[in-house]
Amino acid sequence: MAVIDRHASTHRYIELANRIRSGIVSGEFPPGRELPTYDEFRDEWGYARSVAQAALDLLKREGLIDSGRGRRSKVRERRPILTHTASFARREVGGKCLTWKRQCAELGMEGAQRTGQIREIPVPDEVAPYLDLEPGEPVVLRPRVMLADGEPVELADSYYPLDVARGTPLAEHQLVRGGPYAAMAEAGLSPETYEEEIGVRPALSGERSALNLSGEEAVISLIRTVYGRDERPLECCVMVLRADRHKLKYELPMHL
Amino acid sequence: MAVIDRHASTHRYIELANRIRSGIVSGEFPPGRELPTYDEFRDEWGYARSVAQAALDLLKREGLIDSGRGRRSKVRERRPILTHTASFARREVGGKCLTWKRQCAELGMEGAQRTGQIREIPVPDEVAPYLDLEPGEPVVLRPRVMLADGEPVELADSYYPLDVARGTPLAEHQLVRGGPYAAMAEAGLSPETYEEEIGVRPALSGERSALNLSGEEAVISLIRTVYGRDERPLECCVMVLRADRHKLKYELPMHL
DNA sequence: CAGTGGTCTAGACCACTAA
DNA sequence: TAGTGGTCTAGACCACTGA
Repeated sequence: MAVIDRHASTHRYIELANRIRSGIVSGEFPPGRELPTYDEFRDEWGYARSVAQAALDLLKREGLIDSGRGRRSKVRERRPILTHTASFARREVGGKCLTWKRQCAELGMEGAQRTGQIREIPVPDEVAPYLDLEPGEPVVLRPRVMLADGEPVELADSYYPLDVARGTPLAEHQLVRGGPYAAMAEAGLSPETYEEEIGVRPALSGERSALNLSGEEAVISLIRTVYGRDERPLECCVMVLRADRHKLKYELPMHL
Repeated sequence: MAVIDRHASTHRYIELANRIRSGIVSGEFPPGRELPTYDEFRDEWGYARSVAQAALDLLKREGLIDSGRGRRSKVRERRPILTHTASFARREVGGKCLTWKRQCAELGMEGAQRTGQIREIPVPDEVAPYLDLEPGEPVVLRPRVMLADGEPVELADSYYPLDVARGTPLAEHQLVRGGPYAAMAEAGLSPETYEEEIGVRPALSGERSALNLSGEEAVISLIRTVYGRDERPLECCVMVLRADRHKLKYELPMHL
């Protein structure tokens, strides 16, 4: 019966994760490099399968490696970190499509967005309070997936009250020329302020597949509400970001 | 040899986590309630130990339960979510001590902060760029732990360039009357803008103990840099927040 | 000191990938 | 079709808590 060294300075799975991690950051395991298999971890490194699994799980949550059934685990390509920026000094927050492409281009990546089916639905319970609506009232949904170099990194579902979107390109077209905020301004509903609310939680299973997550990585939940005159909510955009691919940055004045 | 039902609609550990989670949100397992032990999960529910472990790990990362060696796992007390707010409409971001106590009080909790040893150290590598310093230049460090109802929920290390802090209460006193920004203003270095940078990652082992985390929960890394005249950096505050206890909220104007 | 969770070993089946 | 990761079972030792 194998007896474990219970006096190890730390746990074996953490020790293994540390070994692999330093191999990755030192460049010994470059991006794209295949990691040892579970059998190799056992035969050559002496780690039981569940130990190696726990180590790899941790590294997956850190965004350093990628793995899945049937294929070998690999060191993740080191992609640039996308920065979601909001600055009081910026002219506009809108033009998401342009902004997204431009931001990706600045990082040397190709930005794209896939727009899903634009449709009217009853407002989801978690969105209703942001739009000052009763549960079940109809809204226009514009679901989108943001891609960087073809990889999905962000889900963005925009909800518009009917009286905001109806009869405008928002309710009709895949692409809104000039961005959604310009469209609202043209309809006489000019956005004045907005608010972003940020939370963190493990990815839900639907998000795992939509964002190509292989484990239980954390995601950033970012809810933006845009207000017009008299604090009237014009849009609620529910975003889900891969936490390991994103940073957020806010610039504000110290005083009004 | 036990044969598993490989045709289960989902994985057993996810199924178990779902069962427990719905018990928690439905109120069947109220906060403080002890969960079954691993033996009970096996004998009465039919789940192998590693399955129960995976399920509990997931719930721990969601912040729903709490567990540790030697004691039974419990449903976490549902504590209010702390909101880190930054609004262009606020008069000041400072007065952290007051703000913290006030914010906690509004949520019906008792806010407190423990200030660690204030000292001069060489600037850490990850902080240097924010303060426009060369690696190794000396800075004044004010380490703090923010407590809500006695529980640590946030680590906050403030770094000040020597010429900002020296000779002011910042370098000397545990408590800075009126908050750090008032102290700077008195020294003729009035803060004008600030920037907050947000990232998410698994907690490091030191943070796990400092924040009473029992698993590999994610933390929010929030770095605030405060600038004075001519974009001169006056302070860099590196915060680490329990992700499950915090929300962030930013309010901004749409146009300048 | 008994009970419990954290960790580890050994061995198994399955789903999926890639050759 | 072989190989690999994902998941699961069974059983063990240890560190720690609380009675």
